[in-house]
Amino acid sequence: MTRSNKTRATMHDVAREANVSIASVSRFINGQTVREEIEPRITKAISALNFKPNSAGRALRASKTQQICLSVPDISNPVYQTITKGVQNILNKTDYRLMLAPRNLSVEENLALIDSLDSNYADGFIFLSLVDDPRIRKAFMKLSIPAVVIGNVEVHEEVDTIKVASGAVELALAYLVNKYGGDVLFLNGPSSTIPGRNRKKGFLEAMQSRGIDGTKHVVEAESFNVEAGLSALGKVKNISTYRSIICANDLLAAAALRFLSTLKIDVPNKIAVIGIDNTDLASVLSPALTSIDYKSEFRGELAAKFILDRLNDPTTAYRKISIAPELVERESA
Amino acid sequence: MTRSNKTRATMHDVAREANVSIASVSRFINGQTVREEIEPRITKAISALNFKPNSAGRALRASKTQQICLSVPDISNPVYQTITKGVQNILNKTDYRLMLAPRNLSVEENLALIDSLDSNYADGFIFLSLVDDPRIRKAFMKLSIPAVVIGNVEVHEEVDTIKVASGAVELALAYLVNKYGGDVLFLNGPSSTIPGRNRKKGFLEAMQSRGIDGTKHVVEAESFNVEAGLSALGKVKNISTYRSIICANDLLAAAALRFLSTLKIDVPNKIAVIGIDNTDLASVLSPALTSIDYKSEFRGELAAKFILDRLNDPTTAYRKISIAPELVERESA
DNA sequence: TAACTTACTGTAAACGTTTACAGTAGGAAG
DNA sequence: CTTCCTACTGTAAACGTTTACAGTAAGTTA
Repeated sequence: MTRSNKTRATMHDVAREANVSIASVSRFINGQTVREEIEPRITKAISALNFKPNSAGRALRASKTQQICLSVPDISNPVYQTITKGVQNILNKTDYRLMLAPRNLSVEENLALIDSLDSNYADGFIFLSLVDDPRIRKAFMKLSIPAVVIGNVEVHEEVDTIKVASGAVELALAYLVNKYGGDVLFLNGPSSTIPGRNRKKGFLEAMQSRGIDGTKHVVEAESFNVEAGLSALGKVKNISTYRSIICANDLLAAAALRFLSTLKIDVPNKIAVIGIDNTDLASVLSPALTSIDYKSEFRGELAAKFILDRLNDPTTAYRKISIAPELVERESA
Repeated sequence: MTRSNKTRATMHDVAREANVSIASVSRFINGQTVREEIEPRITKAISALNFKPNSAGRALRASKTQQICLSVPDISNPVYQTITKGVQNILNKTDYRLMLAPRNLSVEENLALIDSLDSNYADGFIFLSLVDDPRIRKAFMKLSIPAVVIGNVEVHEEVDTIKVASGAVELALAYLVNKYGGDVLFLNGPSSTIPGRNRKKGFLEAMQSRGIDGTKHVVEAESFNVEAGLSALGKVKNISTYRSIICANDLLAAAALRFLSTLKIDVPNKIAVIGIDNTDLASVLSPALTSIDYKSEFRGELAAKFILDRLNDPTTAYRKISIAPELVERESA
């Protein structure tokens, strides 16, 4: 023990203790071959001094932080929790750490977040945003680290993207119309958001193709959560004229189930309910929620893999993946 | 623009551009007063060069990473999501970033996590663990950064801790016995975990004090999730002899609701159900879940505040907080 | 033997900040 | 006028790594 008591050992200390140069210690730690004779000396010194390489020194010199930043617009939403889980699944197998970015619901929050990434605290960025804006696209374009986009936010082309193929609502509608006929209500989230906009479009087109004007079949909640869903449904005039409800995410579907349950309307026999996202929530609700699977955990895993691939080899061709949504049948429809 | 194209501007560049010393730039950025005349020169240079301070350089020199590490045993559990949200609420108001540690369910994962913190990638640590072990306590004691513990994991005394006062199960039991009598089933999670152990103890004692031997009223799920809950309930011989069920967390309560719903047993009129944690899930389920509020978002906020306080002033006295659980009445009981 | 190759080693210079220290200008006090 | 103080400034030395480079010893080839 050459070290004083309370301060941590550095590579210099290890080198001195093992009687080798600091370069050899560094090389050994980074998996390069060193003379067979000195290997045990280094390992011994490391454990004797309880040496752990300092992240900051490493990051500064190598300009690699070993951190991946994940932006989560709203951590209360189970779909983002599921994506986060997927990202973790992959990162935990590597020596990359996961940074959870601050909430980025608004355009301003998004801009601040993207801006902050210039401070080099992360090597890669997994970007999720509910909102779209030319300023976001512009800021994103100037990003100094590689990024992966999950979702339909519009950005430039030099980026890996993971989308869910359109047609999720069509999938739900086809199922419901076939089973229960055309009296379908669409409970949307705010159409000012990207998913709100897209899912509404999907619904209207799907109705259109069946010769129905869907516009009167849409009710919009102020937010993608239960409270907003309940309040939106409360404003629907005669809910019992509908035979089924498509909800723009699982939380809104949970709201629908609660709403119908308080009205003693049987699900699915009087009104069927179908959600979108197929988060953990779906199998927790009763009746268990039939939902369109957006494969969120998988998307998270894929995003993490993409970013790691690119960090390993920056010349990797940019990938634009589109996941096929899938209907998962449970009890509610 | 004195900089070449693709590499980021450093403080040196700003200093040169503004014709001041690098020390002045640093001081200005860190909010110290500088000569009035040079202030605009610096701001101008910063924006002209689009300068952003480099986190690694900063971290290395100041030995402060501006990062807080939060350990989340299992991100699928809504109670941890809620705690995470609380932590974020506070950190987002500061310039600290949130690191999400890898899953730490097992003892080994906990040890690896605590060990890794010696690499100085975080200034503070918010520790949550489902499991208890002398090795964890020992490793935790040697931690080189301040920590806050949420929960009942046993560690040394020089640490802020946030617990929920015991008596949660008693609270639930008192309510149920009073309303529905003593035929209460306790659906516990694994008693090998800290909450499993404590909640079981709480239940047995609460029953004891009413002169009932509770041991036959306990069924144990293999994990704190819906699937395990369903499977555990499936093994209960004659469920309909019970008038109410206390579930050791909200996920197990969701399992109970689903289980009873498939058996067409009315909740709460035939069997009442009560959960513990009062996560977002409680108000999403139908019937809405009566649950014991563990104030998780608040605990997360408190933990973040504690750690920030200590980073500001390391001499702060260690705080041992105990939150009073509270019954939140909804529909299921 | 010399010349070349192989496989490793150590020295020292970075990376981009913060900060101790010494210095200076200007005003106040005596 | 000198002395002292205040309020700021710039120089230069860290912080703990990684890595370019030059060096060396041993083995191979001719």
